[in-house]
Amino acid sequence: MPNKNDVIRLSRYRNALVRLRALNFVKVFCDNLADATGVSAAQVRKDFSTFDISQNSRGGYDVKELLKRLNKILNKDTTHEFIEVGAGNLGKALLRYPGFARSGIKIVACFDVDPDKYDRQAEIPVLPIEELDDFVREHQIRFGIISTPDVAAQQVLVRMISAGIKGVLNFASIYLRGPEDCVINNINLESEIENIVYFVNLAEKSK
Amino acid sequence: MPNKNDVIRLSRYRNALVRLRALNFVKVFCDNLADATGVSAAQVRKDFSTFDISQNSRGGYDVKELLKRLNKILNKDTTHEFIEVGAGNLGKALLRYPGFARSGIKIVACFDVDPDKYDRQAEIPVLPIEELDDFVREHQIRFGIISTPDVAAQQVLVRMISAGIKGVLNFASIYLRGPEDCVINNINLESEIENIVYFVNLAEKSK
DNA sequence: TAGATTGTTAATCGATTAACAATC
DNA sequence: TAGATTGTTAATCGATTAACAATC
Repeated sequence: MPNKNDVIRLSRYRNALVRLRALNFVKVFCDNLADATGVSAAQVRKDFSTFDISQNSRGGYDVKELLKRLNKILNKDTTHEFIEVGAGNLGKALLRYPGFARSGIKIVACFDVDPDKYDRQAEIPVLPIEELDDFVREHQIRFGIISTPDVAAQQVLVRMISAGIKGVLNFASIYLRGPEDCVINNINLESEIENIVYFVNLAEKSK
Repeated sequence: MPNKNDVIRLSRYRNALVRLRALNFVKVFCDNLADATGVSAAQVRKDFSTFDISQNSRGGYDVKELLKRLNKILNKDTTHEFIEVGAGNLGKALLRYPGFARSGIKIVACFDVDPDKYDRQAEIPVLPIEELDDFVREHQIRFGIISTPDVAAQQVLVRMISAGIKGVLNFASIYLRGPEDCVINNINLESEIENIVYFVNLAEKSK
């Protein structure tokens, strides 16, 4: 029932709550969350309604309780294991990205085609792509990150899916789609840049 | 009139066309673009209509002509200069990200608070954050990338905007907003991950 | 010409907002 | 109790799709 945007907003509420908790907030109202996240108060209430989040009809929400609830819904209570394919600049940076650990995810291995990149001793080992299938099956990995060049992305996806991966975060500038039962989120940095440039230029032209 | 999603789809059509051209396609039909990008053919026609793209009412589009048109609309004909703030792992990886050059953007300088990161001799120099304002004004930079830790993001944004920057790509896990005349695109990797985990778990539960 | 595809308008669908009764 | 905020339903708004006349 909830769609991608609903869950994205839930993430944002959670994020705001973490910061509010750090400021010692005990109670929080719909209006507070709306202000903090840039959505309308009606939207906040609607979202809580669709996720069956309610407290006592008045007097706002207890910050800690609400956070617990959101953490539960967003599966933040357990750690999720990911693999990554593509140990280039971006790929290596992502291996060390602190936000992932914070998000409760752990990248357990990286794969690449380039023998120069292999490193079995590293904390997060870099292995030959041929080992992906066995590794994924053996460790029952369900999530993957694609940080390869564009040309390789499609075939990497196919490989991941056939090995049993169900959720993919794709950084290649190609819009990837998969079967029904597979979740693919595409992050296209080139598109985002083009988008910014477009609207800034538009604003300047119309002056 | 066109909104963010319209322009994002335009980017995708462009991307698909680049690949089709590489395959020596001369003509392309709405249906081809629809298949290649995962949108409906009606959507493709609607989008072309809103951007006043038309050719001859039948017989599809000339790939090269259409590409030219999209490049023009998306401002791919000129190079755009960016600055970046935050020379951590992600920041450094982005400096070397080949997709940016391909997108016609050039990061001309990076800024950080950490003196250990300064490097004036590098191809893309890393400078003290205090020099941001003068640099932006002097070089008339309009675009910026934020790749700092979350806690710094908000104040970096304020600084960028007061220096005259109009478009920002934000990688911190905080949803940033700015004034009316400023375009901010937030890329929240944590949210994306949470999103994938949510939907994969949901699918597994409902089995 | 007949057939096929476009460009655009109208119809549908879904998401956001407004409103208000229920509640503490 | 009176006042204020929630939770939910109905109204509005916008985006996507369907349909079809225009066109080559």
